[in-house]
Amino acid sequence: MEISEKNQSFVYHFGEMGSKWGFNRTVGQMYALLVITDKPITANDLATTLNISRGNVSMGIKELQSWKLVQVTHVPGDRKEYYNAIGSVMDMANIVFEERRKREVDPTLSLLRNLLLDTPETDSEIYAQQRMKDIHDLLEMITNWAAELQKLTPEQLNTLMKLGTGVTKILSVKQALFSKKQTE
Amino acid sequence: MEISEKNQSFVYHFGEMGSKWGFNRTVGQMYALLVITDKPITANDLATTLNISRGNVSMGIKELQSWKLVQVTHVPGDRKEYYNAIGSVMDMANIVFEERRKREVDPTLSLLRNLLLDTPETDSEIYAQQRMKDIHDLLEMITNWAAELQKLTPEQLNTLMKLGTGVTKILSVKQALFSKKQTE
DNA sequence: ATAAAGTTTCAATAATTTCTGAAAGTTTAA
DNA sequence: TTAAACTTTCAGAAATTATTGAAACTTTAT
Repeated sequence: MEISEKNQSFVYHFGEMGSKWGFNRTVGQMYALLVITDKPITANDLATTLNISRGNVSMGIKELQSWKLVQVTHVPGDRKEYYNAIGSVMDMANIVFEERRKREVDPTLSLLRNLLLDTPETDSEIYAQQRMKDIHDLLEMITNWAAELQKLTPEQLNTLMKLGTGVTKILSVKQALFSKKQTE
Repeated sequence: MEISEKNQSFVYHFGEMGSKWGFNRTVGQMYALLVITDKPITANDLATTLNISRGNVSMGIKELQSWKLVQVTHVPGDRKEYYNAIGSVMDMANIVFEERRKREVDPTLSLLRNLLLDTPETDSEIYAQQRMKDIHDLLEMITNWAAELQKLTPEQLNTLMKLGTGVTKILSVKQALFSKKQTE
């Protein structure tokens, strides 16, 4: 499978960034290639195009499937499996956020919840527990809010994002509503 | 320096998670210990408490300083350097977000901006560029929005977060206000 | 000046993660 | 059934990343 120079650099960049985003170089490259290619691609094609072993592709696909980022399709009369990236870019972002939350935040939240059950004794224990509570509360707030955002329709989300500095205005609207209710 | 069992498990957990959050195990442990400890700690104390080499501590501190997460302080009459975690948990979160944006998002945005300058020729180039544009636009939106959020005061942020699904209601109010303005 | 008390650097080593490729496994068609 | 066409697995090799510890460096006090 031929690949243009521009696509090449996109794919390689995703390979490099991939590791920062939670998967390894070749998984990043595979995903990038699947995203920018219209048609589904066979495992062999991925291997030869990216110059990686067939076994590596197999494992990478498994990983991408566990992230629910890639799908298998079949071409009638062809026994090979074809792969393609699932959904819109927004869908991808949601999946990546959620997956990373599960891997990076949830375990910490659960540990912190446990540690916070005990009553601290000494001064230093009190201090430590307070810091843990701060972290716990912040992580919980972020988690909850992310869940809220994911519930919004793309249009609502778009409106919200486009508000920009308008966020402050929303808040004042909220204030206004609130104080109106108070007085009526 | 003695460390309680609970603190121990917090510190080790941060070590494990550290790598998911962008720094290595020992840097994660060092930071965790600094966060939950009231008093500043010497490099030697970090090394012995965490059972890691003095050299490793030196490099870790350097890393944490580059993240602007720790600070050196001095104790009068003592030549050793003491280290402590900077700021509130909210400050930390802001710093980590910003630092990760710089490392994980900015390079991609800049590459995508470049790739989008060229005009695509073939059908497959058009498709590929459209996907790149989708990703670019999303990353830019997220980046801008994150910057907006960082501008809010802790109180405003808190109000916004607590709104939860209420955001949708506020949005519709905003819509109403907006169309009212349109007609008046 | 110099030595004591500290910190940093970095080459060598250890630990971890990724990748390969051959062998084992699966599915389909005849 | 059997064999062809494909996929998966996994032990070992390669690549990468983290860690040590001894030597070099810096600062301060005398």
